[in-house]
Amino acid sequence: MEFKVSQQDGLARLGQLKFARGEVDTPAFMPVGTYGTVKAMTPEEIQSLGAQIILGNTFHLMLRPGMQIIEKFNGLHDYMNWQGPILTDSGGYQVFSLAEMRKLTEEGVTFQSPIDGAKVFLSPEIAIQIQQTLNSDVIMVLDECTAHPATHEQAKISMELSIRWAQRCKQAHGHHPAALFGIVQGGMYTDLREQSAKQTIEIGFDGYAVGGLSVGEQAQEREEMLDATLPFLPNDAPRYLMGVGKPADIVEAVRRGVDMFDCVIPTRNARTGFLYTRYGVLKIRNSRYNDDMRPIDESCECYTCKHYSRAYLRHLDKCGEILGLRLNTLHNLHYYQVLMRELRQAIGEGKLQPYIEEFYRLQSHNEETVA
RNA sequence: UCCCCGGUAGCUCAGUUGGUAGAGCGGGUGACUGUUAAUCACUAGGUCGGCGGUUCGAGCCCGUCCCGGGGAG
Repeated sequence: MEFKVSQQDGLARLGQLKFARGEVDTPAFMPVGTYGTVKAMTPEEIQSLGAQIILGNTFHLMLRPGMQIIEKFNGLHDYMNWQGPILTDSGGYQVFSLAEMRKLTEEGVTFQSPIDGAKVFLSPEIAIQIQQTLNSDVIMVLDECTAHPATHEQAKISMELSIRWAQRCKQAHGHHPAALFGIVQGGMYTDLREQSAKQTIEIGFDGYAVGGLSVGEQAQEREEMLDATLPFLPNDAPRYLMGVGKPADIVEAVRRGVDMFDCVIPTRNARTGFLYTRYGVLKIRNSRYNDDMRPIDESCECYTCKHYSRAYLRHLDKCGEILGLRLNTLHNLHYYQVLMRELRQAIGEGKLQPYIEEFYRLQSHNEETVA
């Protein structure tokens, strides 16, 4: 992997990642495909929306279908028919999200499988090996996504474990050609964030992620943590804010110099009828759209908005029809990709600040004015 | 005409020895941030078919009428 920053606007960067499988313009949003599928979308649709890289998940894919199967396909790309770059999460988020069903030790994590309850062990070495087998283009170190809230003591212990695991991941990765990203932790403590950033850089990675955010903290807290982390990260390596976020969260992080994002929000929220537009959010389940013949957003160019009314999308949602999930997901992912494209353009033109001001002005429309 | 079942929330139904009503679905609203999520949470709806009676107290017991569904003739 190569990374080049072509332009800066304040702290924000316009750049490009080059992989053997394709290029990724940054700042980039990566749709989440936990189980080797971006839910409800075909790879062709994902690509047509403008996404250049997607996510997969180590933990979930090791349980199902299991590595023997993926190995037969020489990795995830052929298996799922996505030929672009893939970034895989290590299972570190599951340490957080499946907290009730796992045990942490120095050696690794023992999960109780959410599928059949069987014990599943994940260590830094295993996480790397699995991601290599997945043939991932960007491999993430196994970390502990620190719970929120956490005391300084708890966050420190957790962060230090992540550092030791990061060293083991680096070691295990060897000279494998895939990119390996480290992950900064440290809870909501600026001193720990700084320490984690410095120690992660010392180990040395192809890119640096900020983890442990979007775990229930306030936006302001999150921004403080970014401010306490990003200045320590090298300028010539990509920075990836894991699991973020809502459109405004992304805008704020881009402003601060983040290059890569992933989040389930556009896909998951689409499936629960929560649609994003330039003019704010629209909840298609609301009865007010019962007979609304307009598209979600008149100015949106996505397939859904070009062909379907709010009334029909609400009907599909109410009936639990599969097409509703697809059309909603298509729209939300399109919105996210357009947002990223506009951010890149604004940075390229040195007009990020006015773009962001306009972004907030339009977003501040409430549901009344969207409608 | 007689006999037997039923009649409780918009729908389908629970309601213990009588102590002033619940569920699921549906409706409405809200949440979802490296996916255990086509998920979850909250909420609004009922003079318990009508009228009498017994009782301190009736959705539950008694009488009667009305409306469904079966059966007999």
